[in-house]
Amino acid sequence: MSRGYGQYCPLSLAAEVLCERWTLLVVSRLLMNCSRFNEIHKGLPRMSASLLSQRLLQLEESGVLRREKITDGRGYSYHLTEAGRDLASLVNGFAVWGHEWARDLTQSDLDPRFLVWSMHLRLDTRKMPAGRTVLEFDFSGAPADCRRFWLVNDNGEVEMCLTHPGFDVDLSVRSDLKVFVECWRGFRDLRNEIRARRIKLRGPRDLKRQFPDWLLLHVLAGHERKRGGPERTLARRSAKYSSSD
Amino acid sequence: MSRGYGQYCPLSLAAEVLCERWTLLVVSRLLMNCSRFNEIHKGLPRMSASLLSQRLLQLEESGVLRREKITDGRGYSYHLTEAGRDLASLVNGFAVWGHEWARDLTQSDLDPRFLVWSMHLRLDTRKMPAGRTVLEFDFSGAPADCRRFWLVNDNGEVEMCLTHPGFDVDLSVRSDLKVFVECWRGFRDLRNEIRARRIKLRGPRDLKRQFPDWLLLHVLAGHERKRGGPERTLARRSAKYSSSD
DNA sequence: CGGTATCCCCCGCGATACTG
DNA sequence: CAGTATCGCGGGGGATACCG
Repeated sequence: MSRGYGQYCPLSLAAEVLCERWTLLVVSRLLMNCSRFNEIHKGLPRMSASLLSQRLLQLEESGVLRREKITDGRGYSYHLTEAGRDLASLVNGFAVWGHEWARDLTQSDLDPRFLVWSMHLRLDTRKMPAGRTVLEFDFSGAPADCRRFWLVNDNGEVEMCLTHPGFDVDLSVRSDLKVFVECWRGFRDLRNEIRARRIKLRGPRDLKRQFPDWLLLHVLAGHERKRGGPERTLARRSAKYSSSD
Repeated sequence: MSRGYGQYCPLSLAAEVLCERWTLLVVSRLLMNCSRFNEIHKGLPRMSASLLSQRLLQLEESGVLRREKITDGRGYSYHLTEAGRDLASLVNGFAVWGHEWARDLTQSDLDPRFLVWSMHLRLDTRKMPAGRTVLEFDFSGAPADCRRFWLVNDNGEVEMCLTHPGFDVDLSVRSDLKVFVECWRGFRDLRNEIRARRIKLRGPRDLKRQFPDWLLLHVLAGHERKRGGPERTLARRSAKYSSSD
C-alpha cells in the first residue's frame, strides 16, 4: 500500500501504475518505437539510468511492456504490450493538454540535448540534399558542456552527435537556446527569427534558404494554445512582416 | 526544476502538474462536483488533510481550479477552471484503462469508507420507497472502527453516516467486504451473492427483493476487462445458476 | 467544522561504482 | 556497452497540533 491509494477504484489503480515520476515519459518513448535502453535514455537525458531501469521493471510488472533478451549483442529489447499500446491516446491527451494549458517555459526547461534528440526524429530528410548533410548547432544560453551538437543525415538516416562527427559541416546554426526552443514549440516563427538574425545560419546560400523546410518542428507546434500569458498567441508561420518581437 | 523534468515538451509539462501523488484523484472529485474541502476529503478518506490542502493550492497555481471564499460560513469553495474541465476525458480515460488492465484487488485496496462514499452517490433513489429509508451495512473483513455504516435516503437526498443515525434501520446488509466490493466493481453478480447468502439481507421481504435494483454499482461495472487473471471474466449479471464461486 | 503549520521519519531518487 | 546494486541525502507526505 506504500505506493497505492487504498482504494479499489479503477482510476486510483491506474494512477498507481502511471502517475509516478517519469513513467508516462518512458511510455511515450516506447510509443515512439524506442526499444533499446539507451535509445530510451537518450530521449530522457535528465533521467538517471538507475531510475530508468527501475521504471522499466515496474512497467513490466504492471503488464505495460515486455522485455526480450537480445540474441546478438547485450541487453534487452523493450516493447509495449497491448495494455501499453492502449495508453497511446492517453499520452497524446496529456501532451495536448500540456500544450494548451501548461505554464510558460523557464530556463531550466531547456535541455539542449533533448531539443536535438527531438530534432533528429523530425527532420524532413526528403527535402534535404541526397547523400550526406552535416548540420552544426551552437546554442548560447546552454551549459558549456552541451552547447554544440551535430545532426548528420545520411540518405534519410539521421544521427545525433554530441561530439564533432569528423565530416565537414554543411550548414551551421547559431542561436539562443530559448529562441530556438520557442520556434520548435511554435511560439515563434522560425523564418522571422532567421530574418531578424536571432537565429544565424552559415553555409551555402541554397542550404540556408532550404533549412526552415527541413525542420518539422514539434508535432503540436501548429495547435492553438488556450492558456493566456506571454506565449498565448501562436506565431503566424506565414506572416510576411512581423512586429519586432 | 525539483519537481520538473528539465524538458520543454508538453507531455512533461502536463505530467509535472498532473502526475503527482493523489492529484488526478482530487481532480476526479472536482469533476464529480464536490466543491467543499470536506466533501472532497470524504471521497479520499486515505489522503491526509494537509496533503489535500497542499494539492488544492498547487492545482490553483497551475490554473486547474479556482477557490472562492464562502460568504456564509467558513472556508472556500473549489471549482474547476476551463483547463480543469478539459481534464474530464483524460481522467475518464485513466479510469477505463485501470478497469481494463489494472492488477487484481488486494486486501489493502478495500477501504470501506470509500465504498460507502461511492454508494451514497450511486443509489437509484427513484426506485426506493418514498420518504425515509435507512440502510445499514456491516462489513466483515474490515477494520473494527469502520465496519458499520448507514446510508439514509430522505426523499432523494442520500446521506452517509459513520455513526448510527438514530432512525430505525429498514434494511440491514451484512457481507464480507471483498465480496461486496467485487460486486460493486462488476466482478461478481450481486444477485448471485445474495442468493448464495454471501451477502445477507435482513428486513421486510419486499425491501430485500428490491435492494439489488437500488445499487447502481460502479460506472464501469458493465465494461469488459481486457486483462487476464482470476477476475477476467465479468459476472454475467443475469445468470440464473452460477458456479460455486 | 474547515483548513493550515510543524515535526519528523522514511523512501524516492541522483551519483557513483560495478559487472558481464 | 547495457544495465544493476549500493549509498546517502532531501523532501514528500503522514500524524499531530493548532487556529479562526
